Amino acid sequence: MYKETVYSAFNLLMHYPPPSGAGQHPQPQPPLHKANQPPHGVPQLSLYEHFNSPHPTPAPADISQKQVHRPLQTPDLSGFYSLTSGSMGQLPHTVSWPSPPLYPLSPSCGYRQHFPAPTAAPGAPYPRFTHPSLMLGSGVPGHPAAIPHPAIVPPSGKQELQPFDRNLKTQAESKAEKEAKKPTIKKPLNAFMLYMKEMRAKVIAECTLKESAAINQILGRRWHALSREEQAKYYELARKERQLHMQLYPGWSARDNYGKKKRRSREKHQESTTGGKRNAFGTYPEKAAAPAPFLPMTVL
DNA sequence: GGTCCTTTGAAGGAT
DNA sequence: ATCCTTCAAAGGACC
Repeated sequence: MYKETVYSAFNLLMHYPPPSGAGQHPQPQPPLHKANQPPHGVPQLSLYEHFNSPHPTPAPADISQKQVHRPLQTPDLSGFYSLTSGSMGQLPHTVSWPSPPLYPLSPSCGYRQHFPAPTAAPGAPYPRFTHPSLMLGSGVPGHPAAIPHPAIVPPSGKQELQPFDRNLKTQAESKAEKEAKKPTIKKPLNAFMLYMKEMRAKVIAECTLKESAAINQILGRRWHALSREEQAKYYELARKERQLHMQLYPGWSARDNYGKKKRRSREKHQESTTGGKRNAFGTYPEKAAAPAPFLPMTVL
């Protein structure tokens, strides 16, 4: 019953036109995260500086090296790709727009009804950044709040216990244990992660969903529907997060956490994206022949 | 208890 | 320079 309901909602959604020209011929806009990465030798500009530059980054002249940036996930829809092109000496240029939903979504949570304006009670204040990681003062040594930076978590994610008898352990064991118990310094959150953190509760409330995978799909589409100015807010926050992270942990590398989270093999991942495994709704993605890739005329 | 799902972006290694 | 892989968050589902 539930499955039928959500599927009919899904079918309804699929007949909606995509948001703001997606699926037709979306205008290629340099993505903010790419636009914020100047080539080697070019002084690093903040996002705002970049926007305010009298000489904005030109669109690449050579886009012959277009490549599909992400695998097509739902084969019966076209027009939802992320294309990356680049050429020597120029900024990479990525065109991305929503990927098709894998999950059947309630119409009330579909992008058509909710984009671009979020629903809120009249007079309700715009949601504020409340996550501690967004309060850049926290975690700074000497800061009055003295709250540990959220990037630091014990390996177990729980409170650490004191060993009850140190004498029973050999030096090697102790060393290994010490290494294992070393608190993990997490990666700083990127712009989208910060956006998710802020908006997740709202989506959960609106859509009465709890499945993170489904929620993230909604958030992904809402992220694409945001204006550049709205996205810029999060890119700037993410930039400050990275800056603070670098100050707090100068020697830290993202590589430090590699292997700490066991990931599925590539083969397994491909199997899951081509219909071999259940999705978060407990259903199996439809297996179909891959459609002809959609390439927007504006970037051809 | 560990892994998967799902999203975007950042980073690092490989080519 | 470009491509590929991993990990950040989240919580239900599953083994």
